[in-house]
Amino acid sequence: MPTSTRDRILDVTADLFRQHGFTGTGMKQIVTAANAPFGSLYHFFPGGKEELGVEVIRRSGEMYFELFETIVDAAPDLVSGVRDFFAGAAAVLRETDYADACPIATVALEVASSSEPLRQATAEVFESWIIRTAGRVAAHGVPNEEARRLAILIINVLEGAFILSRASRSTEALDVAGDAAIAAVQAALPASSSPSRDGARPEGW
Amino acid sequence: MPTSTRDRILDVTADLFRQHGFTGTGMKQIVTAANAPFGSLYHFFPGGKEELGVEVIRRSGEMYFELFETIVDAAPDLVSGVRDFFAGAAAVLRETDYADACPIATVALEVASSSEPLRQATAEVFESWIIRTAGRVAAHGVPNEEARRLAILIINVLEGAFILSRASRSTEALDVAGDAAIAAVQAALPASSSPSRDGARPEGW
DNA sequence: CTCCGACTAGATAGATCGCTCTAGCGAGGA
DNA sequence: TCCTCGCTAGAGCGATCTATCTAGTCGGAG
Repeated sequence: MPTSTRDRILDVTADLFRQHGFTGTGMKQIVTAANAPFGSLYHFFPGGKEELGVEVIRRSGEMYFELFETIVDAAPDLVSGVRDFFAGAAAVLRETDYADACPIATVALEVASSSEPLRQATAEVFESWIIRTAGRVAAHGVPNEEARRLAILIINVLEGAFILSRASRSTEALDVAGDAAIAAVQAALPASSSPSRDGARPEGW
Repeated sequence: MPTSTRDRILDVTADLFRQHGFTGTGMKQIVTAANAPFGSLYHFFPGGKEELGVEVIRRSGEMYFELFETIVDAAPDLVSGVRDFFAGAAAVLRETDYADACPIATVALEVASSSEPLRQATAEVFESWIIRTAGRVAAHGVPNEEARRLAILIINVLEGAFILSRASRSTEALDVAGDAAIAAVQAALPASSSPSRDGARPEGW
């Protein structure tokens, strides 16, 4: 009993959604990959595919932000943390043959115009990422409004780079995004808070 | 006979792909929306859904870049052009109930790990956007390598903002992306080339 | 005129879709 | 012991999926 059937279903569904999206993932495919009986799926998620989707989105969103926090907290300062996070995302992308990028982006685009419950779940995840990231930035002395805009910008470049990188099977876009995110954070922080290793552009993007 | 059956099929498929993605769009749905007979679909695209997809991706990518060029060329300078483009994208998003964003992003994420021909088509469109945008930037005196990185950054923030904006049904992320793109272009341009209206941050992001 | 190829038209095959249903297993409580 | 109930197990339903197939329409070339 390493993991419960329910958790196994959620885990493999998250994987499948990330790579093939919501409509591209079948219920049969899920139970097969999770080694779970079909009946269990509808026992745990009586609302069907939509309920399962909402749960997976919330869970994946939470886990991904915790990964971000872990990496940032392990770094000596915020700028280094952001750098490490983008570098890690690029490494994962290469190691997984450009399959594992954002856990919810594919689903978010697919369902934005076709399922309100799913759309709302993705919106809540993004908003939570924004608020929590902005909070961390603000804790370094950046005014709230600017902190929020900075958080949005970081997520913007990350998500956009994931699209380009997966399509081109190259991390070039992610590298550019990382540099831009680092520069933006550096520029926003009060001078004292940023030890500023060399390498990143000090001004401009 | 305003448009040929083939063009009508391509047009409505582009619309459907943009909103519901590749797997989320059915062949029946396409012929119904295009008011075309089913047989015509396989007459014009014997390779089936995949061939149709490749054609739609190329065509949509080309048309979208032409839109970008039209807007930029109509503006007095590059910075204004970029500003107008992001503002236009935000307006379209609001007017279409957050349905019409990037014509290929949804498909790009869906097919990246499941169809090589489709993945390649999206990669070629993105690369063409990068090269042509970089060319325009370089024409203003920016070194080639920096111009390419700037082009990638602009596409990064645009695509990322489209995800967030469609999910949250708000253009906040797109506004942030626009400001960042403007600031990046302004910072990269030699001082002479940018008339620099006020409003955008002069340095930092 | 005839003939031919481009295109229209839609029925239908075969697989897969999400989902429902009934049956049974097996551990814990009465 | 027996019953209950959370969960397993998978057959199967109707709908829908992509794709194929045959038949028919229509305009232009010879």
